[in-house]
Amino acid sequence: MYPAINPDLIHNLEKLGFTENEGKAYAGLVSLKEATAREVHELTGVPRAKVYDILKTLSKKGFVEVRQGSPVYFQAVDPKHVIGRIKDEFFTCAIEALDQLNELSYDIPRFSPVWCIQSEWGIRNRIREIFGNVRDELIVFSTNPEFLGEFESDLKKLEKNYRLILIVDDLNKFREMPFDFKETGKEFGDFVRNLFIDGVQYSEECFMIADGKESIAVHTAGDKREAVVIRLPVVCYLQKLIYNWLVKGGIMIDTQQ
Amino acid sequence: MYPAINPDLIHNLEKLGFTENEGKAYAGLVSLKEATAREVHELTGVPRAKVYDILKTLSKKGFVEVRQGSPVYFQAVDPKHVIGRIKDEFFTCAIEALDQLNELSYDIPRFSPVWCIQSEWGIRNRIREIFGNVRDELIVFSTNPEFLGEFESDLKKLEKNYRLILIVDDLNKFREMPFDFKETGKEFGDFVRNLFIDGVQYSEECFMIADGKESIAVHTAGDKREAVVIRLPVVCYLQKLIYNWLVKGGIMIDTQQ
DNA sequence: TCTATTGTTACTTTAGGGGTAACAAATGTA
DNA sequence: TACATTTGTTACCCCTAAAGTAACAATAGA
Repeated sequence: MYPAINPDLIHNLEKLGFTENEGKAYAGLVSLKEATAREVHELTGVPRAKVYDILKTLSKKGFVEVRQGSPVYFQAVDPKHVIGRIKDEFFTCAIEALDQLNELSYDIPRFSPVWCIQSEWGIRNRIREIFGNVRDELIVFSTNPEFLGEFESDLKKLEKNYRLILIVDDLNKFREMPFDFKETGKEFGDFVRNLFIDGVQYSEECFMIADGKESIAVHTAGDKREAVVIRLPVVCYLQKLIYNWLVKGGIMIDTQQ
Repeated sequence: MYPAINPDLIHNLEKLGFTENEGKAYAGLVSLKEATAREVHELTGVPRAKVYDILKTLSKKGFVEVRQGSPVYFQAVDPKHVIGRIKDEFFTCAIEALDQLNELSYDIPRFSPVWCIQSEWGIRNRIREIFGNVRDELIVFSTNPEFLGEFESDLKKLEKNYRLILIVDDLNKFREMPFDFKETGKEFGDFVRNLFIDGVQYSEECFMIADGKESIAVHTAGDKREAVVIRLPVVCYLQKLIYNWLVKGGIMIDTQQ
């Protein structure tokens, strides 16, 4: 029926502040170059009765030009200018908001010793923040090459200036990556990738300790990924444990615990 | 009651895609550093029952971190990172939309001989477009120094490469501007600043002719500003008329028309 | 004169956001 | 232990913006 309009484009325009119909009408006008309300309606499927209002508001916003007459003709303003302006306005707004937020919080102290992060982006963000705070050494344990791979370049940079200890459950899985890995062995790997708690399977994907005081553990529970940030003495203890293991060539696991 | 939250900030956050309550909750968390749902509610005025859902969605978006426990504590992710990410996503989206729109229209031909532009931004945009198309000469008539002033730097640039003829209704009003103006005289000025059509007062603010083929006339009707773009033989005729006036030192106005 | 199109108006429906009340569970207190 | 408070959740309501529908007067064309 209405083959001409790319739904992805409409979706993008919506994110830029257009309503669905505004997006359709504007996109329709761009491809028609110059058209009546009816033509826009026929191309886009926007109800004819609505096209008039919609084009009027677009015209007030400066996205559409009007030629008076009977019938009235409409024309789209060059997308370069329209998108450019929207972008500028958004930018101004973002900068202003950031300033105002910064007035509220000069710095964000991390009071608390344990935190849970539930969004993918939040996890990555926090990991990079930890990378930025390393002053001496970073210990990384991982069972997931894809996940670790995302931080390859960050880790390469860290390696230059700090002590970087990388431990994996299975050297073979990580052979593509250009690091000097230590291995825990199969037994430990199977253990951390299948922790059942209350019938829910937890799979540890990654664990990091920075300078023996801050740690982050990333795991999947069900289909969701989650991370826990810990700043407690236990982190220091874990660090020691890892050193012992590195020296003795083995790690002790108390599966009773 | 809730003095702490700047309404401007909330407004900005809304433009960045937050809902009102999301904005309040996030801003509240930023100033509280670390807080329970109740504390956020008390600071921001967001209904307590809603705070839980709102903080949950913010957490899924990665704008807020959660410390499990009883009660649950929440913490805002650094505004720098949050706003930064929103900005990036918006940017990507804008670029994508622009590409998709450009696929629809490789160029926008200006078919039509008369166009009406109703938005402030649209008018300025079109005027600058006309400036960009000048190949030989531009004639500008203005009765409004403020409006013309907005284009001072554009005109200065044009003056270097093309013939620029500036005409005003009253030299005195424009004496601040660094151009060599011609004057029409009071009679003509009064005429164009007070055109009554069907009881509505039209006031001509600005009129431009580029290369004798394209013209734009900006006027205010009531409290709204409007522009008409014309590409008709009449434009050429007007151009001639102006030359005649420049030579003879006067202009004829047929107020009967 | 008749017909189709244009432009307008009034109405319905839907979804999302906001606000309120009420309640079970957990926690704290006399 | 009994009671009160707080926490977290659920079920509602209201309102608005946007989308869709139907009908009609004015205009233009045959």
